[in-house]
Amino acid sequence: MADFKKIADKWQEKWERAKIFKVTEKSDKKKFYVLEMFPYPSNRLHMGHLRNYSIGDCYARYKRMQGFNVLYPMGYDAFGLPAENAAIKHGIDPEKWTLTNMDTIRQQQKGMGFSYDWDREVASLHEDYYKWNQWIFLKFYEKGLAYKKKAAVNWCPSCSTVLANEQVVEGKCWRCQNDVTETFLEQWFFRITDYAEELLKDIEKLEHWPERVKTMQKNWIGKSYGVEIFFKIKETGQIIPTFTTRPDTIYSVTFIIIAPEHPLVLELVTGTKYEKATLETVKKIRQQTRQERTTAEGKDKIGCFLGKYAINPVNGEEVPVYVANFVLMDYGTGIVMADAHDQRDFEFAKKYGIHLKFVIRSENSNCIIVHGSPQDERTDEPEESERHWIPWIKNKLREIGIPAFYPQMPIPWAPVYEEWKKEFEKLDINENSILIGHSAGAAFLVRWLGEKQKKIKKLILVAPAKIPKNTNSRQKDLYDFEINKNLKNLIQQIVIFISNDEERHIEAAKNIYGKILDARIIELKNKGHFIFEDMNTNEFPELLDTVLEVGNEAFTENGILFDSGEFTGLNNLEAIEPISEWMEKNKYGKRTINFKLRDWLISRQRYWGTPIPIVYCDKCGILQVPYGELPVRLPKPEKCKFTGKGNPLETCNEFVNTKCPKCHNEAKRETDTMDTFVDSSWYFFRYCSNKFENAPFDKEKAEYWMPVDQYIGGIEHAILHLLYARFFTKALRDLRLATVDEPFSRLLTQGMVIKDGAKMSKSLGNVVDPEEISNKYGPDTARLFILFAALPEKELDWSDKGVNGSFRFLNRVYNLANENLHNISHKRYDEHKLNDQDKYVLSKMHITIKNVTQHIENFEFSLAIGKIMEYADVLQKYKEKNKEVFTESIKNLALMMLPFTPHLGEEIWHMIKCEGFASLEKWPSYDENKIDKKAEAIAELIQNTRKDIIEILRLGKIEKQKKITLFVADKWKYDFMDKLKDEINKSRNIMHITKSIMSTDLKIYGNELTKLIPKLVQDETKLPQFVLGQDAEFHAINDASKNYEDEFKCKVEVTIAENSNEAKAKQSMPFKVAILVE
RNA sequence: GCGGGGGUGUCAGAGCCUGGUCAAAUGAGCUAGCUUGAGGUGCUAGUCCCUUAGUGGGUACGCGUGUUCAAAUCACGUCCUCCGCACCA
Repeated sequence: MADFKKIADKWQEKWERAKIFKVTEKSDKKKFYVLEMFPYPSNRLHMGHLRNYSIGDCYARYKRMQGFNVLYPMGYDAFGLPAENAAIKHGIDPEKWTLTNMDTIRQQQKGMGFSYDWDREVASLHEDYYKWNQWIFLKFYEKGLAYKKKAAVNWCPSCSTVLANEQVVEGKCWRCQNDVTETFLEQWFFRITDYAEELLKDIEKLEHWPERVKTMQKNWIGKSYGVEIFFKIKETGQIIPTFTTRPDTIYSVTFIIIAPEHPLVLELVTGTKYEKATLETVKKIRQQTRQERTTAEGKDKIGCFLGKYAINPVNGEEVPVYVANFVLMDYGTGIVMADAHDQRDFEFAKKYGIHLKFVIRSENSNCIIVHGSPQDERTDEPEESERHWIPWIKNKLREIGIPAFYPQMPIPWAPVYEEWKKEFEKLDINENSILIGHSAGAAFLVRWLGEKQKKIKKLILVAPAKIPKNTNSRQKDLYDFEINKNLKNLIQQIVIFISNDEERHIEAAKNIYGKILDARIIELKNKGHFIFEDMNTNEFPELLDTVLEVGNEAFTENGILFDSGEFTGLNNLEAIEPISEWMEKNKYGKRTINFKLRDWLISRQRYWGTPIPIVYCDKCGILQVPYGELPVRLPKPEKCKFTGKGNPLETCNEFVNTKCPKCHNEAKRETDTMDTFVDSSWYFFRYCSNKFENAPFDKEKAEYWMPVDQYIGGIEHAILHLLYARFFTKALRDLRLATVDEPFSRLLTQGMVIKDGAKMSKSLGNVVDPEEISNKYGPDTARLFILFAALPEKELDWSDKGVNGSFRFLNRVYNLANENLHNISHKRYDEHKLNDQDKYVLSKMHITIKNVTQHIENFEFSLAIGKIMEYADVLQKYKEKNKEVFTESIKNLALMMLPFTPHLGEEIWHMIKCEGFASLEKWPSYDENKIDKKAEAIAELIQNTRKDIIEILRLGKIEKQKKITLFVADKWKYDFMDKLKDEINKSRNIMHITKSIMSTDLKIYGNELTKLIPKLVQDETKLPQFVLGQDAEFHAINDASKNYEDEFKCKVEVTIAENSNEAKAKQSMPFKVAILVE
């Protein structure tokens, strides 16, 4: 067995000595920039890193071999909390801690054989790097892109520093997962919002970015179009702007809500009787964690009335003003108009008893009211009496725009279901229909809906009738039917109204309808059977509420506007534009665009980061540190106190106390350091000229290398690093430093490495150390497995068995080369001396190169490796090798494997006496013409025949065979196959085909043909892909017979079926020789 | 709720865009034979079900329906599932 570790060491050393991966801009080749997200140097390399770099190195090596001038650098994101925490805990110097880790990781990376240009290494902790952070900060400051403001900010108590919005994930700190609280602090920000529009728009340019990353960024930027509507406070005359994206609901507004942080809140209540309650409520809200306040699950909506009213500009209505926790100060104007078409507003209104008003209904909604059977001899229709609830609700519905129908049923006195049914059929009942039935009408509706299985929106039963079983009356015929239980699945909502004073109906409503239909039951007082003489009032408003869904949920669907002034009757979505326009025209409001994106808070109250180059002077105010004095160096840790509380820099007088650059009096330095995401926002520029001294980077070199052609990293940075880096690139462009708009043209987000179904973590004890694997099997095995086990974007399930499989494959390939050193010849093979097998091997080689190239191009490494494995298998089975063909084949195998397993690739290259470094060789090219279908068909035939023999021996339990006879099919069968293939292309009609074939010489085999044709036409898979012909098959099988003799240790004879009397011979078919074992 | 993905053989995981060559790549697992001192390594074969001297047939790519001569692949519906965002007005 080969010592892969030793081989790896050997080649790594050679590569390093020859500096073969060093690149410069001086090249005729086209540039290609491959980059992996640089690591935070904590302790050691883990599997996630290994995967990241294996993917990148594979691609970089491939591109290099393809003839590109590949920039492939590595560096370290070396500032950050873990180092500082180590300082606090163990009193270690963060710098030493970090540098040690960097050394370890660099060693491990080198040990894996990654082809970085190490001369370009950058690390953010070096002052020649962070100096440029400061330099860029000052440039930003001068342009107004960096500014200081007092704001409510995210505070992580456990990291004891503030965080940017992007670094708060579900209310928790992205690094330590502890709850984030809110504080008011004066902090430094980058004005990323200036670029919101461009950051959003340019997502379109990111053609080769994963869709989900783009969506995440879009969501995060959160652009929305809306209208600021000006409400006026009735009592004070103040104008308050409210932001909405739904101006179509303006006529639904019944209250206004202000964010608790809004200064207006205090202004409105101070000195009034509402002051105390308001202050208490606001205090309560402020005690809530951000998580509690901003998650949908925290259903508790808290707020209170401020005692003031606002005037709706469009209709002059006065609506109450509230404060509530769910309204956010930093989105829109911090004030919202609230209505019945928003779930949150709705819930709030329900809780605080605020009046609601609907203005949108479903597009094709309608309401049908079915009356009951009037009592006794009564003939007057309820329609005649305005006192009755039926005409009342009908008119009410029409008033608010819901078409209502009140069909007259035949013979109301003695209803017959069959007759009523006919009437029901005539009605326009759809999925948005609301059906109201009273008494017998209710019963018949239920019966009918059950029969028809019709889907409707809502069914309201008013005092539904159903006669108990033992009643023996005329009514039994009317009401005795089975209630279809499936109705509850078809109908969105079923409500039953009953009265407390009509006992016989209570039973029917509750125990029969209510239970079977799983309906909501509303019990009213003293309404009798809901016929007018029983009712104290002429109507019951609860019914209208139920129809309109008040009391259940907000109506958030789209539909038709009603009660909306001149916009009544329009579709609400289509009305948004005209309403906005109308509002602007009448100065009710103005159209605005809002973003969710907030400015990037970059201040950190920690030691281990880039000091912000600002000085505070009592006289001169806030001043920049002059460029000439950069960098502002971090003081040595000994000079600071690391207590775990507060910013250690504040405890370093030497650092804090300085002179004002303007008046030279005593002044103090800013002690906040920068978010480490600042470091990583431009490091990819620094790689282009990592030692440049006059600017963050050499503009010309950056122009040559940028943008990064292929970036690879974890999905977790979808909206952190990747958004910041895009912002920086644009800002640097506007500073005329960079010339690109976007930093990364192509992005690959790798999946996680998991084991036993869970993310690798110390606490679960399922961590596999890459170095251990490398020590045991060599780095190539680790790399191969990690690329082979899953597609790069998917998660990778670590399996020790799988690793072993990869290791075995590498051994097989190594042995293949090692055992065939005598079969190496670098001469060009003679085209004319190739046998079928040689041609097959070459064909396989070309097709493999083609497939592997395509797969690598698509980042389908596992598939590429699969193809290589197949190919290696073919080479292994290559007997009686043509030395030249074999040499070329294995040479290309070595080259194709090189991006995946570079050490083995080099080793084989060297073993087979090839010159120079394989790493610098040209990627193999393929010739489509050399893909030889015939050679492949022959190889397949030989292989199939062999398997068939094995199968026969097994099934026949033959242990000692004396002789095997192979019959190649009769010539006419080949002719037939050819002809059939032609015919099938023309037509699939069996009659036609048969007729056509029977008209040829083949007709003498008619008997057999009539059996074969239908079978072969119906199942094309039985047809050989490629008809070789009798001669070719005979020669192929005859050549192979020697191998069969060796393998089966008996005589093997090959005959043509025509020349034999054996019955078996007849069974032979093209591509299927008949086999007789004796 | 909004947005993005998935559901394939014992398992992992391709195929689906561009329907047939798909009982479905590749690896793992399992079974048998050979190799070996050895069941640890390596090699060869088999591995959905029934049947058979290499054959033939059936079932299968979440479920249902449809389009088609033909569907894992296309359409519609449905169920389940993973991920991201989310009281953003």
